[in-house]
Formats: sequence, C-alpha cells, structure tokens
Amino acid sequence: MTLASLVGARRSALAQRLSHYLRLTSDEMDAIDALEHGDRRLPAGATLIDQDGPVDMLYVVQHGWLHSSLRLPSGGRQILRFHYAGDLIGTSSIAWSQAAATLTAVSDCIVSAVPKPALGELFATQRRVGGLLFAVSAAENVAMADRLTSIGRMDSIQRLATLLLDITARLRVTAGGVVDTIELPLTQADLGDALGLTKVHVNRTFREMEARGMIARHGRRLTILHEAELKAFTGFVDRYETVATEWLPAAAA
Amino acid sequence: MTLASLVGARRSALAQRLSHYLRLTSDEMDAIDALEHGDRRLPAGATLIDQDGPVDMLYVVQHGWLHSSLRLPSGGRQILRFHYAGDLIGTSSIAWSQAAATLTAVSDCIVSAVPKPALGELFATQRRVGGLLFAVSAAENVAMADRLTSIGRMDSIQRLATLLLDITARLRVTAGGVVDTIELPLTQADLGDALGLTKVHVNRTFREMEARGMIARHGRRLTILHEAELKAFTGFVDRYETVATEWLPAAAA
DNA sequence: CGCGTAGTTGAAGGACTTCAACACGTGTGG
DNA sequence: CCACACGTGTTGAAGTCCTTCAACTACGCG
Repeated sequence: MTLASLVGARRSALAQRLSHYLRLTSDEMDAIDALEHGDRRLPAGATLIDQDGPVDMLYVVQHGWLHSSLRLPSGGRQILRFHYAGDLIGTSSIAWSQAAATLTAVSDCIVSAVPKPALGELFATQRRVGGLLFAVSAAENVAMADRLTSIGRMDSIQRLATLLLDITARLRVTAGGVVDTIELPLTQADLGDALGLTKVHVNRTFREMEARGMIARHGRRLTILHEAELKAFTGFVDRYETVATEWLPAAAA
Repeated sequence: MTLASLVGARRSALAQRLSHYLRLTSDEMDAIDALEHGDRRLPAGATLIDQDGPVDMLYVVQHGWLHSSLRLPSGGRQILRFHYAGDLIGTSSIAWSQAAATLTAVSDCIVSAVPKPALGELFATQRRVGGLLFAVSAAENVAMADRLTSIGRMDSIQRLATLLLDITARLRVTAGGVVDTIELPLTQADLGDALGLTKVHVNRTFREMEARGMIARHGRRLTILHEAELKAFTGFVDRYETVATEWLPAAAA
C-alpha cells in the first residue's frame, strides 16, 4: 500500500482506464500509479515530442487531449490519432530511441512522464497488467485500421462523420453521461490533416453535412443530430468500449 | 528444457523473430514454442479468420504470407496489412471475442494456433517476453501509421512505391540476403484495395512507373530498379529493422 | 479449344485540389 | 480607441487525379 492509496489520492488516469476493463487489485493500481515520475502541464498547441527527436520517456494523459502526427518530406502533414485521458502515449519510444511522430496538445493538457525502465519493471512484476496493456495496444491497432479504411475507401462526408463520431465517443468517456454537443478545438486545417483532405474541402463537407441536416454548428460547438443514422451510414464501431480480459492469468498473490 | 530444444528441432518462427531483437534464454524460447498447439496449412487464397466471426485463437505465421482486410458496408474492401513469417496475427481476438478483420492467405501458408490463455500464461511467467511483444506491437502501430500517411497524403505513384518497398523489405528477412526481384502473388485489384485505389488506376500507375524507369515487370516478377532513389522519393523507413529492448528487465533466473 | 481471371486501354465524368479572394473575430500596438 | 495584422472560415472558378464504364487482350487451366 502506498501513501497515495491510503489517503485516497486520485488515481492515475491510466489506472482508471485499465480498471474499466479489469477489476484491478490495489497492488496493481499502486504499481501503475508508481510508473509516473512528475506531471507536465501543456497549453493548447504546445509540442510534447517532436518527430525524429530523441525520446526516453512515455507519457500518460491525465487531462485534456493531444494528437500525434507525421510530417512528410513534401511538406504535408498527417494526423494519426487523438489521445485522451488514460492513454499511454509516445509508445514509439518503446521501440526506438527516436520519436516516430510529433505529439501536440489539442487542448490544455496535463501529462505524466513514465521512464521506459519503469514500464519494463511493470511487465516483470505485475503478471496481468502487461497482458492488459498488450490487449489495449491491440485495440488501438484496430482503431487505427478503422481510420485507414475510412481514408482509403470512403468519401469526404463519411470520413468526416466517422471522425466526429469517434471524437464524441472518446470525449464522452471523460465527460460522463450523454453528450451530443462537443466543443471542437480543432481547426478545419487540422481536420483535413487527419482525414487526408484539404481545409477547403473540409469546409465544403461541413456545409454539405449541415445542409443535409446531419450536424449543426455554432462557432466551435458542434452537435450531431442523428447519431444512430450516422453510425449506420458510416459503419462506425467504438473499439474502446470493451476489451476482453478473460484470457489473462490471475493477479499475483 | 523441452525435448524440442534438446534435439534441436526447428524453433517457432515467432521465437526466431523475437530473438532477432533480443538474445533470448532457452527457457524463454521454449516458452514461446510451447504457445503453439498444432499447425494448419492454408492454400493461397484461403480464409483463416472471417470478419465478425467468433475467434478464440491467435496464430503465428510459420511460412508464407497473409493479409488482413476489412469489408465495408458499401461493398468495398480495405487491406490493412500484410503478415509474414514470425508475425503474431489475429491479435484483435485478444481484445474481443469477434474478429475485427478477415485474414486471407496470399501465398501457401503454414500457421500455428495459439490459444489465448497460453499467451496470458506467457505474460505471467516470462518477465521480459511480454514487454518485447508489447514493443513489437508498438512498432506495428507505427508501421500502420506510415500506411495511413501514405494513403492520406500521397499520390498513386508514391503509394504504390511505398508498398512495394515495404513488401520487398519484409520478404528479404525470410529470403535472406539481397533480393531486388520479387514474385508478387497479389493481383492489381488486391494492391488497389491495399492502397485505396481502383485496380484500373493501379494498372496505370504500374505503367507510369515502368515508363519512368522506376521498376521492371515480367509477369508477376517485379524488380525495383533504383531502390535508394525510390526510398528518398517516398521517405520510406523500415520500421521492423530494430526494436529497442534496453528498457526491459533482466530475464528470469 | 473455350472459359474465367487478370491485365490493359480509351473516353467521359466526378471528387477533390488549387488558387485566389473576401469575411469575420481577436488581439495588439500606435 | 481605433487600425491593423493574423488566423480561421467561406466561397467561386479552374484544373487534376482518380474513378467509372466499357471493351478488348493475354494467359492459364480444364
């Protein structure tokens, strides 16, 4: 038992996330909390990690959201995914000592640093948690595959609709309860970089979706009007709702 | 020590792959070999797992290659990635009990079945191997991000070039030595589904690349003529060459 | 030899891009 | 306090890349 657990201090967002999938013992939660070595506050727009720069840390998102992106030789940019509270990010530093992607804060954020060896220790000492992290990583892989499919095989309306559904689904987890209106801190240029479109065409797509009554916008506030229809239309599946855990061994004594 | 290791029987392709990244103890290799419960032989074109079908197994590719794909409500198909000897596939079954994607044999294949609980046991008993699998999964994530960027932000020539470079790089690992000519068992329709293009346009792109002297084709045999230039042109990076392991704990005694 | 699959080509059309201009809101310095 | 700059959003017109449709060729296999 750590002091944190005795005094009931707030758990790491990672521990909260993982306990959503699996009932963790307090030893396991303590071990996850103990990964973190210091918080870092990021204003919206700040860069946490820069592509091709050296990295020896991972981070846990505690609050706010970020995105990871790749810069192209030709000058373009592709936004790869968005990261929310409870996500373990910068995992490319696990496989290499150079960052594969750039991490940028979308909103004001708080992230906690995790040294790589601490994660190694977690795999060694907590029998189940490593497996659970692997499962979450597999789920993220599938979510990325969905994005790939969206960009490779759908038109601009479906692409944008899928992304908006994805963002609202993820934001709801932290917001709690039913939310159908979200505050989007992304520019249309950002959305274009995420969708493989130009900002001009993102704008036209927004207006077309409004004209069809799919969404409503007021400034940066965006409302999805017919969510069920939109999900059917795009074939959207929330990959983060559940993760199977029955295959994991029992927790260590 | 298992019998297999005593008599020097062939190691699982997964053990071979992992020992490329990290010097494994014979205990660790035995544990990895012990994951596998029976081989399965697949002719080219056969389906190993069908999207939305039930799954309770993972597979290790021992020989040949496969691809995973998603079918769209609209009838289209997106090929997500190719899997080669040493890959652990069907990992979406780790996170759910339904398959997220379809797995299809590209060439004649041999795969070994791995029950999910066996993998859980591996995470519990082999301190380092779980972490290594997590690192490999992180690398796969980045490779997928590269594909996403390719499809989202590149024109057809760059997309096709990137894919061809990727395939030759991966095939070389098993072929061993320098190979600049590969036998492509993929149809142009397959390539289109992988690249987010139509088969017609894949054909035109091939011919354009030939005309520019980038590649040569004779039937299904394909030669990359100026690999270095092509890599610079596309910004291709082989994400599987190395995986950092210095952060892993020491092997169990 | 004929049939099916894969590859190839042309012509027309459409989705998205590019370029360019303007509108709007916000913050900052004169 | 207003002028101005700047980032973001919006719109039009022209152009490009890729798709669609349709036909035809080449190849392998019964």
